Amino acid sequence: MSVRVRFAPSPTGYLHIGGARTALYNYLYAKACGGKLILRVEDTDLERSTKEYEQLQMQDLAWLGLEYDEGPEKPGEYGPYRQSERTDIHKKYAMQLVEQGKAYYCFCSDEELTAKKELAEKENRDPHYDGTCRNITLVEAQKRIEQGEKPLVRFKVPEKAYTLKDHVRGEVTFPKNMVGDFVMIRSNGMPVYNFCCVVDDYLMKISHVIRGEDHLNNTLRQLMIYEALEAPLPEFAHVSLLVGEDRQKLSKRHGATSVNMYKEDSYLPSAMVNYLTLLGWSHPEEKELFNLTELESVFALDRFSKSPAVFDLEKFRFINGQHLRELSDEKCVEAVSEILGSDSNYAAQSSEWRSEFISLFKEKVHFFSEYKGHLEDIFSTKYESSEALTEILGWESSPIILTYLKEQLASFDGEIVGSDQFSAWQDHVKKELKIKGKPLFMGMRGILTGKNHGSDLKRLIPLTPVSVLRDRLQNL
RNA sequence: GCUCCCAUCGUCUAGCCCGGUCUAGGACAUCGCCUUUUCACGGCGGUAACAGGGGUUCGAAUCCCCUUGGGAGUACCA
Repeated sequence: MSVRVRFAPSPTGYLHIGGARTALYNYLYAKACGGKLILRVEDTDLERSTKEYEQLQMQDLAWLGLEYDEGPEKPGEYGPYRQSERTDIHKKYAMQLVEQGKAYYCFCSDEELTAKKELAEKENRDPHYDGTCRNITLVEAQKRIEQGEKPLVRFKVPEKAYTLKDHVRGEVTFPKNMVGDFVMIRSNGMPVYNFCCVVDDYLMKISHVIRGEDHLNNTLRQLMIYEALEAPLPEFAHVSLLVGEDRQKLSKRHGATSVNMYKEDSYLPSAMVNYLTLLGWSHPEEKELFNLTELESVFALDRFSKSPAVFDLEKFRFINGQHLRELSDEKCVEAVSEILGSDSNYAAQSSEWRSEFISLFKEKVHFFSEYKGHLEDIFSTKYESSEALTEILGWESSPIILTYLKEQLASFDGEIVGSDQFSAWQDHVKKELKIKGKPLFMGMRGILTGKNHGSDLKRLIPLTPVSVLRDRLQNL
């Protein structure tokens, strides 16, 4: 049987990192098996779903490199791929179940239902639907519908236990009476998640359902529907959830939870893929740094961990830095251009300058956005008043170096102090002024950059315009 | 409340299914040292975990039970 998996987001917000992770696992499994990934938009909640979010989520998926084979924008044999466009199909199957006596119309009002539920809770009974409308005959029900009543459709839950075989959880048994007769079709005619999910997975020939553990309990209902529909069961894998540091479900107060935010913070998509994969899944050879393509050949459903994983920005940062270092200088130059914009000092420099700048700071930086600070440092003429710097400038050798460098800069003719020129100055200070060791190196650094640490001066000084150097020394 | 799921360093995890090779391995973070006359990168090393209690067994991180803690579901949300 050919492998067909799906990612089924609800377009009610930005793509969540948890959602991205399940999309990723589905993608990887499809690739690993030579199967297909289907994108199905679950927009039956008309109130909250929007086309904008749908678009945005698809963009984020594309940014991560998770291409799918069939979806709203990529029609295949099993469309449409938007659930809201499939209600006729859902209704058809619902009617089938009603006719077979496996589901029934329910005319109970909202008020009645909440009253019953509250009573049940008070009496410590399960707040399940009590089955009032279970025995209304189809003929009678149709008569009431003709008279204008707007019923919903409930599934008649069989009195038995169900067992689920799950790739992550193992065998999970749901005892009988765990759920009451649940709603399949709302009174407004829209089908409910648990029902259309099954109908669509069945019709779209989904072979493996890989999704978050929050759906584990739902699976019971879905098992019942598969059975009622006499549809073959897909295989299931319920992946553990992502949580915040406090072990609570990831939410806004934990910081950025949408893929979009990381994109804007200049995180690398490859790093995001790498890190997200690692949260709840482990490489057979315990590798921790990899890219999508490498994963495609080793991904398997038997290496998931069962417990929820804390999303840790610290490790994500490390991984991002590693991926950044893998990139060519050319790619980094381009990416940084986009981030810093066309009116920055960076854009104003020559392309040689830009690649030297990128290459010089590449080992220091974890994110592209961190280049901004380094850029500002190069063009800044201010002195940081730090204790360490004050100490350096306080050495008796420092004023001598300062005077010498001032003279040199005053008579210097050119835009850029090359590394040879810089070395010549350094040699002069060493040989003629007899300053060496720490006072030499730290003195030169402190005076020329206004900082007590930074990159190699031989590379940093040639990046710094002479005018900036002159101003700095003037400001001392 | 009821039902389901989960439990190894601070964090992500390997090991668990198929008990001994585990004085529990790796990674991030952290600390120290080396390297770089700074910083970073890199290298080396340290601190740090089988939730608790009962079984089963010659032997348990690994199998069973209970307790505790966490999560999810119990919707005309998905």
